[in-house]
Order: sequence, then structure tokens, then C-alpha cells
Amino acid sequence: MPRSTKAASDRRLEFINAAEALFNEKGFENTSVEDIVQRVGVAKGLFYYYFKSQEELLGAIVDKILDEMEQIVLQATNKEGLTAMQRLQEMSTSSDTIRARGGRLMKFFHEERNQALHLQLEVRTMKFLVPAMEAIIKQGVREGVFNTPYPKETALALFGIKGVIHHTNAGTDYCEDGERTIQIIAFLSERLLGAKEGTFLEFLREIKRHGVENGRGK
Amino acid sequence: MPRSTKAASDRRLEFINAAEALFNEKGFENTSVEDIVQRVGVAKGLFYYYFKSQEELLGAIVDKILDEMEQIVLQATNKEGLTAMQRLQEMSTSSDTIRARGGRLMKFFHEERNQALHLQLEVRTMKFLVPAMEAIIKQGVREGVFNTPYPKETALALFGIKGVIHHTNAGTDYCEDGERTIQIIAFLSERLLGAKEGTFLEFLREIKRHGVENGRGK
Amino acid sequence: MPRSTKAASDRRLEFINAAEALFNEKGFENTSVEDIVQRVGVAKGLFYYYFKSQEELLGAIVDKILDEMEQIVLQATNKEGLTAMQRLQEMSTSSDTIRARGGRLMKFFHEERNQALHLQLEVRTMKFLVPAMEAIIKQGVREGVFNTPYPKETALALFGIKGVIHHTNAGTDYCEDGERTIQIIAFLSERLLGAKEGTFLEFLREIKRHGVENGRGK
Amino acid sequence: MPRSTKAASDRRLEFINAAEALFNEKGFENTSVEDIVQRVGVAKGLFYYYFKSQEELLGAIVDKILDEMEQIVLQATNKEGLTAMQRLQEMSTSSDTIRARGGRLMKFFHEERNQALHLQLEVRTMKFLVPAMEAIIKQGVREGVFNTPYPKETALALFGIKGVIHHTNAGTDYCEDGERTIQIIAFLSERLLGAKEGTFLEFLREIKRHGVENGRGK
DNA sequence: CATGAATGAGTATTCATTCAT
DNA sequence: TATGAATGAATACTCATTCAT
Repeated sequence: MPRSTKAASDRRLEFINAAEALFNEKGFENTSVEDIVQRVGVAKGLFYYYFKSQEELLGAIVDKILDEMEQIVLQATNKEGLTAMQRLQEMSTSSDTIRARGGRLMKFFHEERNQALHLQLEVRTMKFLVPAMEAIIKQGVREGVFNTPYPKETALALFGIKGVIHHTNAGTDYCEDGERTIQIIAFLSERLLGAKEGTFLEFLREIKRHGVENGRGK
Repeated sequence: MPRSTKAASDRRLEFINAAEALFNEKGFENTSVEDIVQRVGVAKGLFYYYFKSQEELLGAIVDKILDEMEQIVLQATNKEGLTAMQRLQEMSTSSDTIRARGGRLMKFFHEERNQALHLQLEVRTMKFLVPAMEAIIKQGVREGVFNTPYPKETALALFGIKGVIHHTNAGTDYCEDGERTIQIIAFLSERLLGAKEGTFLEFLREIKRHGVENGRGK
Repeated sequence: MPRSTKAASDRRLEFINAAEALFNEKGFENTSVEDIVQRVGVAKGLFYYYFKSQEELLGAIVDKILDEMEQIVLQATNKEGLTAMQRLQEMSTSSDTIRARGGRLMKFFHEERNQALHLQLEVRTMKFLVPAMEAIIKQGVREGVFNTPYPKETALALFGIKGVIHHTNAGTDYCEDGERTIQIIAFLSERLLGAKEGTFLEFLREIKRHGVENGRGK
Repeated sequence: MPRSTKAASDRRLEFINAAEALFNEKGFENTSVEDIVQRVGVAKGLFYYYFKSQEELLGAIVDKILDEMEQIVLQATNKEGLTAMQRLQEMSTSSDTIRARGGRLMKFFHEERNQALHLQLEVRTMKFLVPAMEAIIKQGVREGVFNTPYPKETALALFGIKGVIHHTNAGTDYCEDGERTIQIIAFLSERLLGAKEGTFLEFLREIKRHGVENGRGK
């Protein structure tokens, strides 16, 4: 006896969102279909009305996340008339947004488990993240602010550094203050990119002053 | 009816080793107590004679791995009379050894799951890995081969770069050739460490020539 | 929002036909209400507008099949002015038709499951099949072509023989050629009916020659 | 916490027997693992300690039944120095035993469902039943008591007749008295086998008189 | 008449854990 | 020490049935 009825697409989204939240909270392996339907507040059977299996749900989430990511990144980096430094800033902001969204779920996907998912995420993420960054680096080299013979690998390396530092910071004693972290990342990035020392911080200070005009419009 | 009898510590180790191997082979989630006792070749009940629960076994494995890691790293970096560059080389070799040993197991630990394990590994690993590297970097700064105001974070960053590049290489189209990978990591490391360009490769070439005397004896 | 509207009886029939087809295709146990409504091309709820339950549908199908069967058999055997042999021929043709129609569904009904269905089919089938055959046998005895003190049981036996032989033929090595099978069934039937050897085949040959006039008009 | 412990083979048999009984009582499709363990009086998990799956249990039952059947039939028909009539009597008794044992379970197997089971039973049963009967018929032909050009099909037909008559008798109004049924089957069998009328009943009367010496010793 | 979202009891299967022997 | 039969809670998934719209 149905208590209340929703539009199909709404419910599907509710499931996806509830699942994503739960995966982030307790990890994928510890989240049962029971948990999901309980959070949505519906009967178990309804889950299978919207998804053929748990696997399908997972796929749906992956697709959703990847689409959102790519959207964010492309939107940020495709703006006309930006300098390499400005694009880098956009990139940084958007990848922070992504990181926040991903949470533990990302960590799950990083396991090998089954190659399907691993490729779906690891590869698909890097497929738009690295080239975007690579393009920015190349532009910077042309503009004379960066200098490196390995733009692609430098792109990778930048993601790597941000990764460890943020990751290690979380839950440890390395977590001092965000300000210093930013400074250090800036410093290390400059070195990797072959930029003049101070370029990044100066740029950051600048967009803080009259951010709306030059830097991020938001 | 007991078939044979072993000293307690032997058996316990047998369990730990079998479990570790299985975790690496099929992943933690797919390894049951049944699998473990089968590999050891004993009955199920015996497992619970040596371990209060599966969780305890996991803890034991973590301890063992961490001990081994620390052992390897300290052994390598505490040798008397080495230059920073030589120590770095030792460090690199031993962390490769660790990486090989860890396999999928490490990936499992990198999930948060429950904070206990996460702290046990992620943090405890960095707790000896980063300081060791940090010390090397500081020594390098003193020796004039490196130059950085942030030795600790540079240490972290180095691990980060190696991580992404190796990780991304696996299973993607970025997997070109190991030689080039080494070259690039060397290049990026030099920049992060503020070393003169070419220092690393030159050093590597050198230890290839008369490796036994100066560098690693192997 | 109703897409189209049909007369009640039409829809009901559509359901019955779709269900019967599906039962034959995939077996009763593997056919869900979902399958049925999908084939009819309507929503799930509509099924329960026409049938109180799946059980009721089953009953409806049984009724329909039995009615059709009886119709076929009576039509065939009640023709005026036929000899016993001619009637037997009619009977044979019509029971083959029934067999074809029944398919897997019959097999389902042959299970006991619940007595209701078992009686509904097994008994109700025999209730018109056996008497019809019995009447033919008795007529044959009067006409002097058959000779048996047990017309009813001989009727039963004839169905029995056809059953095993056809059934066993399907999917086994007993499946040689249809011609021989017919010959043998004819031979055995003659014996059971106490007919002169060769009567059947001769008759069959005859109706092949000028079938339209004497034998089955079709 | 285990309440009591049994030898492995005993328990396995308990499961097989309980399952067989339940299949006979309520049909295979309506018997759940839950039902089975409840009847045995143990926890659900134990079932999977002894059987990999429900399918394996089914296989075990099929094997057991077939073995028993073959055992019974071969034991009965391989005795030295019997006449065809005596062997036929043995055969009849043993196939009655089988029929009683099989019950509804047999009916389940007779469905097609999946060919695996169908072949396992239908074919495997006939593979020893028909040849045994065929041999007897041939012996009878040699001894001059039977007369038929189609021993194999006659064998089949005999099983067919017994089948319908017994099956139809069950639960219908054809169920008059066993004595008459036997008489009729005897009569029909004589005809199929080309035996002199009365042969069978005379033989039956005889073994009733001094059964122990000539006929079945039991 | 018709829709389709919602229900919930039921199914097979897994597995960490216990304990009498 | 060692065994292995026994437990039972948990999991993913199915499906007949209901009912607000």
C-alpha cells in the first residue's frame, strides 16, 4: 500500500544522493541496500524499482560525479581571455570543489577491486584533469611565466602534491593552518612549474584585492 | 583429534603470513576466515584460539608491516657517513621495496573504514617516512646540494609525486617507459629540492659505474 | 493518465492470452505479473483490475483451455455417420492439436501443487477425453473391427502409450523417425484394441488416397 | 554456539531425506531452504556447510534416487534361472516400489524446466528401465510366451500404460479397486506383448499358491 | 479504465564466531 | 592445542499486491 508517490526521476535522485552520502559516511562496503532505503525512508523493494542492482546504482553515481567534475573543470578552464595564472587559479578552485564533493567515495574508487570502476574513475578523471592542466602549463610556458620540458608529467605531479599534502593533513598533526599549507603548495608548485619564486602568492594577493575584475568572477 | 602441534608463536605467524598473502591476492573484503585456515591447513576453530577476532588479526598484520617498513627505512637511512644524495638513493630503494610488499593491502588500509586502521597505517607510516626524508633534505641543504625553506613539506611532496606518477602509470596510457619515468621524477625532484638540474641523473650514472664502493652495495 | 480504453472482456482476454503464451515460453514459475503486463503493454495495476490475483488468472486459463479442448474433441467425434476408425482418426488429429496447444503449460498442470488445479485439469480432461474414446471403442466393437472387454481402460491405455512414446522420443535416442513411430503406435494400438493386424496402417493409407471424401475433410 | 554435533555423513543424509520428503509433500518450488533446515531442526547456515547450493542438494537427491532405482531393478532382473514371466513379475514389483518412493518429486523432474535435470532423470531412468524390460521381452519371445516385432517400443508402451492408469486412478473416480486394475493391466499387457490371453493372471495365481518356491521369495 | 510508484514478506547465500569433543 | 559441526545475523534481490492519482 503506497504511502506517497513521487516523480520517478526525483526518487531516483534521492536514492543516488542518499547512497552517495552513506558511501561517504561509512564507506561503500559498509553500506547496505537496507541502509539506503532506510535513509530515503521507503521500502526495500522500491530500490529495485529504480535500479536493477547495487552495481547499477554505483555506476549511476560514478557517472554523475564524473559529469559534475568535468563540468566544473571545463567551465572553469575554457573561459576566454584568461592568462595561464588565472586559469590555474580557476582550476585550483574547481578541483577543491571536487575534492570536497568526492570525500571517501573517491577513496573507494581508487581501490582496484574491479577494473571496471577503476578505469571508469581513475582514467576518466585524469583524462580531462591532466590535459586541462597540461594546456594551462603550456600556455604558461608560452607566456613566459612557466618553464618546463615535461608539461604533462608536471601536471600529474601537481595533482600528486596536492593530494598527499591534503590527505596527510586530514586527521594528523600536520594539520596546522590552511594559510601555511597554501603558501607551501604555492612554493612547491612554482618550483615544479619553473615559475619565479613568489609568482603564485603575489597573484593570490592581487586577486584578493580586486578579485572581481581580474580573477574569479565569483 | 589434533593432527600436529606447534609452538604458539609459530602458528600465529603462519596465520598472519597466510592472511597477508591472501589479502594481497584477493583483497581483504574477499578473504574469509575459511580461506585463511584452509591455506594454513588447519581447522577453523584454531583461528580463534590465536586471535580473538578477525580485527585482531588485521591489527597484527598492520603492526608487522609497519615494523618491517620502519626497519627497512631506518636501516637504510641510518648508515654512517653517507651524503644526502646517497641517503636519498637508499631511501628510494627501500620505499620501492615497501611498495612492492604492500600491494593491495596498502590500498585497503588507505580507506578510512574505521579511523583506528587509518591512523595505524597512514599516519604511522608517515611518522617515520617523512621525518627520515626530512632529515635527508636538511642534510642536503647543509651540504649545499639542496635548497628549500620547507623540508618537511618537500618530503611529503616527493612522496606525493612518486605516488601519482607510479599510480597513474599503472593501467593507463601514461605508461611509456620506465627510463623516462625515472628521468622525469628526477627532474621534478631536483626542482622541488632546489637542486641543480642534472644532479640526480648524474648521481645515478655515477653509482652505476662504481656502485659497490660509494652507493648501495647491491 | 489512461492511454487507451478497451471493452472489459477484450482486455481480460488479452491478459489471458499473453499469460498463456508466456507460460508456454518460459514456464509458469518463471513468469511474473510484470512480464504479463509488459507483453500486454499496460501498467501493472491494470492486471488487478481484471483479476483478483494471479491464481484467478490461472483458473481462467485452465477454464479456457479445457473449453477449447472439449470443443475440439466433441466437434471431431460427434460428426454423424462416421465409422469407429474414422472417429479414431478425428480423435487422433484433435488430440495432437491439443498437445501442441498445451505445451509446457500442461506439464505445469500435471504437477499436483494444489489439488484444485490438478483436479481442474487432469480429471476434467480425462472426463471428456476418455468417454469420447470409450464410445469410439465401443462402436468399433459393435462394428466388429475392435474387440476388447475393457473399453474404458483401453481408452486410457491408448492415451498412455501415445504419451510415453511421444514424451520419451523428445530429447532422447529413441527419436528415430516419425514414420516408424506412427507405425509402432498403430501396431500397439491394434493389439490393445483387438483389431486385426494392419487395420490402422491400411486405413491411414486409404485416407491418404481419397482423404477428402472419407477421412478428415481438411 | 553449537548445540549438538553429528557425524558429517549423517547430517548430510538428514538434509537429503528431509528435503526429499518436503519436495514430495509440497513440491520443489514451494520448498525453501528455510523449510528444510527447520525440519532438520538446525540453523540455516548449516545447510551451506553440507551443500554448496540448493542445486547441489537437488543433484544429490537425483543421484540417490537413481542409484536406488537402478539397484532395485538390476537386483530384481539379474537373478539367474528365471523365466521371462518371473522376471516380469520382479520388474513389476520393483517399479511399484520405485513409484511409491518417487512420489511428487518425480513429477517435478518430469517438467522440462532445465534440461540438465530432465536428462538426468527421464533419460537416465529409461536408460536402465527400458533395456531391462526389453531384455525380458526378448527372452519371452525366445521362450515362446511373448510375440512382438518391437520389443523396445513395447517395453516403453508397458511403462506408459501403467503410468496413465495409475496416475489417472490417483485422486479420481477411476479408482475402483486395485484388483480390477491389476486384471486390466494384465490383460492389456498380454495384448501388447502378444501373449496368450490369461497368461498373466494364471501366473499371478500360481505364485500366490506356492510363491516362495517359484516366484518372488519375499 | 488506466497508471506506476510503493510495499513488505520471502529467497538463497555468506561468514564471523562459538564450543563440545 | 586442535577439530569441525553448528549458529544466526546480515545481504542482495524478487515479486505479488495495493492504491492514490
